[in-house]
Formats: sequence, C-alpha cells, structure tokens
Amino acid sequence: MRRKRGAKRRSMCPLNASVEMLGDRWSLLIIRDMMLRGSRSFKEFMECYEGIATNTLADRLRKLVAHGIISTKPDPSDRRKVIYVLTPKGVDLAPVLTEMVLWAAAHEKTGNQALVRLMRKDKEQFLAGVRERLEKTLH
Amino acid sequence: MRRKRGAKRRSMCPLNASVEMLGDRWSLLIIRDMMLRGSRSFKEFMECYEGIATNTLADRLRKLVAHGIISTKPDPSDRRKVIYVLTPKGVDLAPVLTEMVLWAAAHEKTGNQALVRLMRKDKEQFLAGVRERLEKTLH
DNA sequence: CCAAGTTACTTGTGAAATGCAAGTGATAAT
DNA sequence: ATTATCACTTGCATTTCACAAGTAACTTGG
Repeated sequence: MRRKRGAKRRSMCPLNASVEMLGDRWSLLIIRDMMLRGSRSFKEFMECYEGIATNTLADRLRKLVAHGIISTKPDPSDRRKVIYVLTPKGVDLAPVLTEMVLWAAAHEKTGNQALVRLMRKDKEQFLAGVRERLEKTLH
Repeated sequence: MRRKRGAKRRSMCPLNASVEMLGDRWSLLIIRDMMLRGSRSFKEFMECYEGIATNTLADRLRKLVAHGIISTKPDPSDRRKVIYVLTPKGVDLAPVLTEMVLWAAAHEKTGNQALVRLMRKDKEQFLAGVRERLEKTLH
C-alpha cells in the first residue's frame, strides 16, 4: 500500500514536527521580525524584506496561525488591520532563533554585531528580555 | 534598477544566512541523521526517512557541501561509496538542533522521549557527547 | 572471469509551490 | 465624494519537487 503523494511519514523523531512547521524559507524570518523588530502587521512584514510575495506571506501567516505559533486580533484603532502576535508557543522559539543567529555569526559574516554580542554575552538575559517584551503584546 | 528574479536581498540580519542554508524541509533532517543516528552514506540517508527523493537528496547534499556544513571523502573499503561527514561548522549546529527538539517536545507530542529527557537534563553534557563522537569521524 | 547486485547518483515527467502583477473589498483619510 | 491604505486573492509564468526509471562505477557470489 503506497502513501499518497506528499503524505509525510509520521516519524518518531522529535525534529520532524519542527521542520514541518518551520522548515521553509520564510517562517523563521517572519518570527524573527516579530521577535526582534516588533513587526505586527501584514504591511510591516512586507516592508522588512521585500523578497516575500504577498500570496506566500498570506499562506505562511495562515500556517503559523494553524500551528498555534502566532495568533491574530483586530486592531481597535483601525479596523482594516489585523495584528499578529506570537503565542507562548511562538515565544518559546526564541532559543532556537538565538542559536541560529549565534551559529551564523560564528561562521558567516553577518551584520548587527551588537545584537550578536548581546546574545553571546548573556543568552539568558537576552531571552528574558524578549519574553518580557512579547508578553505585553498579548494583552 | 530592479533586482534579478530570485536574487535575495543581502540583508544585514544575522538569521538570513542560516535560513538560506537550512531553511528547507530536508537539510536539518539530514544533519540530524548524521548527528544522532550516525548516517554517513547516501543509502543510509534514504533509509532513514523514505520521504526524500533521490534527486532532492543529491541536491541537498551538494548544497550542504557547498556551504561547508558537510564534506565528503571516499570510502577506502568500498570505492562506490562516498562518506559524508559533518565539518566543525556542521557540528556547531548541534545547539540549534537541540533547541528545536526541545521546543517540539514541549509543544507537540513526539517520540524518543529518552533523548529529549537527556537533552533537557543536561544540555551541555549532551552537546559534549555529540561533539566528541563526531570528532572521531573526521579522521 | 562473468552475471547479478549495490551504490550514488542523473534524467524525464507531471504536480505542486513560488514570484510577480494586477485586482478586490473593506475601511480610513482628505 | 474621491482617493489612499490595508490585507489580502487571483491568474499566469517559472521554479522546485516527487516519483519512476535509468546509468556508470564498483563489488560480490559462483
């Protein structure tokens, strides 16, 4: 009996879930923008890296919502807008992001050395700062 | 002046490099197989998750080599074989993998609880073990 | 030595994902 | 009332990917 096309094997390995949710070119960048730059709206995501197409962004946001990593709420001050916020599950990705940034910084030339230094100097304090900042946006 | 199609913006943000190298469905899984299961050959990668297509695997391996994350050497005992090993840069991805596994374990039901417990209990010791084990394969 | 099997791929083809330009419908600003 | 903004959707061309099949180099069993 063959599996349907595109059907992923439900593997027992704990990395599969992460890769299924985040293993593409954009999801982690969206989360980084929310976490570090404070982006909250469709337009802000579009401005941060002009590379992403609108339909792809809409699709990624939909999937992140479906996976419980971000959630949406209407903007009370402008009813056209949708505000995207990280859920607690999304905030918990901060250590993953941090390790990826530190890895890249160690092996490639990257910008934003100040951020990297801060992360490296006191990882825990950095993570606490991110968590605190994001907790406010939930309410 | 417009950028060429597909040309990514060279952003100053330190996550872009990581995502460009690892932001797809397979690269991280390949690295995990090398790191945790000790997979070293094309055939072993194919067996570990039957989901990946041979051309895609060949392409991902090529890209990982190009990025300096893995390297190849001929198998002295069987000249058909190519042995893939993680470079130091590849080994340095262990913390990223660890955080992703821990994140998934905290928020999804995953298998291999023993591994997760080990990771959670003593992250540093786990990482030291991985590094030591992989250092041997380099020679 | 030779036929059969292994290994690490490549090639061909159709399906799916993606990028881009151009809408759309609701709301806000002027 | 008109124009602009926002968060999308739609249509089309291009790229990527999965799947099946093939191939070249090598090893193994007889």
